Amino acid sequence: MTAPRPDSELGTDTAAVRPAERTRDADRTRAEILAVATAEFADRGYAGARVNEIADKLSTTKRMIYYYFGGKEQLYVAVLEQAYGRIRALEQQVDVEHLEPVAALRELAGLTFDHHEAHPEFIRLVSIENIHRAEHLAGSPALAGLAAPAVDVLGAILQRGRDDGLFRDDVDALDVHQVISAFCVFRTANRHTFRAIFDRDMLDPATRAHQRKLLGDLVVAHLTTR
Amino acid sequence: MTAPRPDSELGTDTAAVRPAERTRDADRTRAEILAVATAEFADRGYAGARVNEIADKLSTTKRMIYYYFGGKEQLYVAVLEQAYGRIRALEQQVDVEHLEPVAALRELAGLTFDHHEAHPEFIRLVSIENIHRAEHLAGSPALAGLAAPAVDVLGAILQRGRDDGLFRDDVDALDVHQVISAFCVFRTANRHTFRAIFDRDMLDPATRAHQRKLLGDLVVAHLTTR
DNA sequence: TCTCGTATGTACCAAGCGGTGAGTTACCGA
DNA sequence: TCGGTAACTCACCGCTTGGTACATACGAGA
Repeated sequence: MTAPRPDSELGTDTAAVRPAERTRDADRTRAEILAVATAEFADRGYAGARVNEIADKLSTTKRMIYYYFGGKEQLYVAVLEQAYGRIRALEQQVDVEHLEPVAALRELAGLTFDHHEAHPEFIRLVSIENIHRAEHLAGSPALAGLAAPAVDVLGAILQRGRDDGLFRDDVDALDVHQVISAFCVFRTANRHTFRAIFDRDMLDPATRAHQRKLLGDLVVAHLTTR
Repeated sequence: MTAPRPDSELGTDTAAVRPAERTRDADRTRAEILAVATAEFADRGYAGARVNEIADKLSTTKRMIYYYFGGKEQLYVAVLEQAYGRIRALEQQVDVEHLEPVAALRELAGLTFDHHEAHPEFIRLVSIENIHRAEHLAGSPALAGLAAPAVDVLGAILQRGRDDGLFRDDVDALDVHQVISAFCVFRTANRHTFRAIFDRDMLDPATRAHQRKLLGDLVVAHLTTR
């Protein structure tokens, strides 16, 4: 995850008993910059993040950011691309095809729920990118039309459910995905204002099971009601 | 550009008791700064907004921003307070008590839907404030624990529905509000990334009626399913 | 009219910002 | 062994940023 090599030099930090074993490794440096930048952008937004601040948290220097990425904006795009890539890779591991339509639907919703809860940093990046009207995302050929695999899975489940006469047919897969996403994203993205106003922490572990069931009930009830 | 009408029930200090024809320039200047700052912060976020930029769009000068508000951060807090104040004032006008529980629920969801769609700027401010972990909102005594009136209305509807044996009883008002908010906020807050990835504009007027019905069906089906 | 405090405009600043010029070192293939 | 180049360091730059010192126009009450 983070840089494996703190490297002594100006030792403001602790430990680092390791002798100076500074090797040149482009991949490692690139990865370290991306990791630190991801944390920094997710934490403070694009405009709020500081290149100097990112550099200070690096074992290398600011110059390397420009050497590898060109500039702040390109670095941010690279962060976005990596984050989306990782999330999509995780989504592709979903396998609920062997379940009954209703059970599969509930399971998919639950997995999406878990998934979003496990990656708050990603949700923050998405929120930030929306503030900027997704201009960076739209400008990146790697990300523009990369739909989530989850929607295809959802489409298959819905089709089976309709074939069995269990599900209504005036709601498409993207509608359902939108509802699931909305619920899951909202919990993380709006956590702080919601808590400040309603005094409820939507991510409180104590109510997690209730919230997870709530989402499942919601989509199942909706699709099975005519 | 300049707001011709002071009309500020949200004024933090002013009496606002029918000023005689010629309002003091102070009120108008304050209001103008707030209006421009609201647009600018909503557009670019807190860190992305520039005091100089706001000043340039004013009929007065930057000096006045510091004279009336003290600094960028205090200006931002004032913007938040005004925005929340206005939204709550609108929410209090909701009246669905005369309807049957199911119809009332659907109507409230629909009104919230309309309401959020009509104030994208507010949604953006909320998103921005969440990026900053609601620290400004929590720090404002005027806003910290003031719940939306909509939740009380919802609570009354749910109670009536339960009394009539129509609604399930393991879902509370805040759960339902959370679901409704999630759906409505998501449409606006995540509009751009959702569109970039799934090629669906959730605010497309052509699908508005479908989306509105979707939300109504969702909450009604959920509450009426045992 | 003359005050005097409120409201406003002008000019300016130091710090911080993203970004770069130019030289230096470690690695690798020949 | 050795040269070429990728990887890296250091010092520096020009502009933008939020913020302010200071002068002053205005108008209501004496």
